Amino acid sequence: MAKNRLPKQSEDFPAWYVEVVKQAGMAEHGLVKGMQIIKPHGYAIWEGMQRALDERFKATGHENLYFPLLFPESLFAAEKDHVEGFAPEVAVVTHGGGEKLEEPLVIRPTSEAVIWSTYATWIQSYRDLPLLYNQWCNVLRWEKRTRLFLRTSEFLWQEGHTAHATSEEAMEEALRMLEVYREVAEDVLAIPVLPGRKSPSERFPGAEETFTIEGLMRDNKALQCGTSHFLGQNFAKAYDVQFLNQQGALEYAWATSWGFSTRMIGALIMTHGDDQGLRLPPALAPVQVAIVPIYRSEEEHALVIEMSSKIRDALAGNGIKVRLDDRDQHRPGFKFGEWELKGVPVRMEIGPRDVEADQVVVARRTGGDKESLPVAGAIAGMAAMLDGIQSDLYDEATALRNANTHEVTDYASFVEGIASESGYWAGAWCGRVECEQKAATDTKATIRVLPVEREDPGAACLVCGRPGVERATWARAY
RNA sequence: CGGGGCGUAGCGCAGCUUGGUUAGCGCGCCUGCUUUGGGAGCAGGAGGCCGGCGGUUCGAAUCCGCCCGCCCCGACCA
Repeated sequence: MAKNRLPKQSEDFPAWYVEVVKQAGMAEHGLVKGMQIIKPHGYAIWEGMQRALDERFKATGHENLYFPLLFPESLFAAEKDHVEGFAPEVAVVTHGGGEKLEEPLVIRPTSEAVIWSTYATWIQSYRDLPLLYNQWCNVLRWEKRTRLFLRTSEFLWQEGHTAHATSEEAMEEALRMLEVYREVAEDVLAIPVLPGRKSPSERFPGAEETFTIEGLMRDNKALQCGTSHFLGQNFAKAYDVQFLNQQGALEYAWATSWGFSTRMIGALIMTHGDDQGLRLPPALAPVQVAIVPIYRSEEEHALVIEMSSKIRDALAGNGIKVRLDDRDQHRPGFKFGEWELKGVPVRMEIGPRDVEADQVVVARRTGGDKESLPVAGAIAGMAAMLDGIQSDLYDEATALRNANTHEVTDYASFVEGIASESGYWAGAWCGRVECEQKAATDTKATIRVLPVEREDPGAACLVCGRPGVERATWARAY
């Protein structure tokens, strides 16, 4: 058995999380509170997410561009809800070139302000619409309490900002991008998510409607995994973005914005990781197959490396990301443990006995016994094996989520239930913020998601007993 | 911002109560030999402004004061 150098998830999940992030080489703390250094293994996973998202953005007609990090403070103040929502988290540059600036500059916590003030100069006619743009960048939000990947003051993300001629078109766009996020979360990250709508109190500052995909982590806490906002005409009015429609009348443009961040690396870790370390879905794993050679003498070393190299090349030729771990300073057992910690989906062991028999030993990160396979079969079947691991991870996470999703009809069992067992708790809600707040106080849970299309729950509000108008899903959340 | 904790080698820690030669231990690192199918063994070696400033004292990692930083819990949080 592998020696366990991580805290157990069941005993101390937060400690497990911090240790696995550090030991697997994902990230470490920066020199300033809330800043993080993303290390190669973490960054490679981010690059995988970027590719998956970016190709879907392009396929849905979007283009990338880039707006500046800084903008004048006065610009930020234009949209009232927006500035109020973000004010506590904004960092401001007051000095430059050794002198106090005439006007302080805001470091973007998000880019609606710069982008919409610029869109005002780009949009004159309905013929200029829609504008379907996205940018990949960093943002800064002064957070009181930070955790690697999950909540850092600086983080990387993409923010899409689109402008449309009609409300309907903007709403379609917001939902289209929500679906893109759902697809990437489920098909690429293997994280089952609940797509839906946020309650008014959880909306993005300045949004008319906020949509989210919500994931349930292994400790039964929920995590917001990407949001898409229908912004109405709020930003167009704040930054005076009007266009002439076909009838020659001036109208304010309709907006959306949507974001997906490095927080999702945290979601990936907390959805799939186990007591041995990370478990990466093959679709995202920077290394899908790690080959560990085993040998004693120089002669054995030569034979084993020769066969390992051939297998590596054959797998690479099939488009599989493979690494031959020929480091001589570590013994096989150490390498097994390290590749498991780093979450590599498949490990191949190749030793003298395998060379002799023209076979390899294959171990899946998702479990089951090691097995010996003929070399040709292992190579030919690797893509299918990786697909199997991808769906195993998704199925396992889905089963866990379903087992921890509860339906409730009365308040007492909701409060008692969530106190003893975290997870999703779904029930009827009257739509009033008073009930939302009362339940939040009593249970420490918040409404994570409402159905995209409002559904009559056919029951009385859990909290107050008035007629229910929504089916709300509650959970304690990150 | 409130409550608690911690700053000693790259990492994790002991030493401090009761001040006193050269500040220790484990892991990691370097060299050599032996090893290699689940985290190797032996031998030798390198590595310290004891968070910072000030005070007490013949003498401070150790006692006192102030400051800085980080972590945990809470409040807050697209």
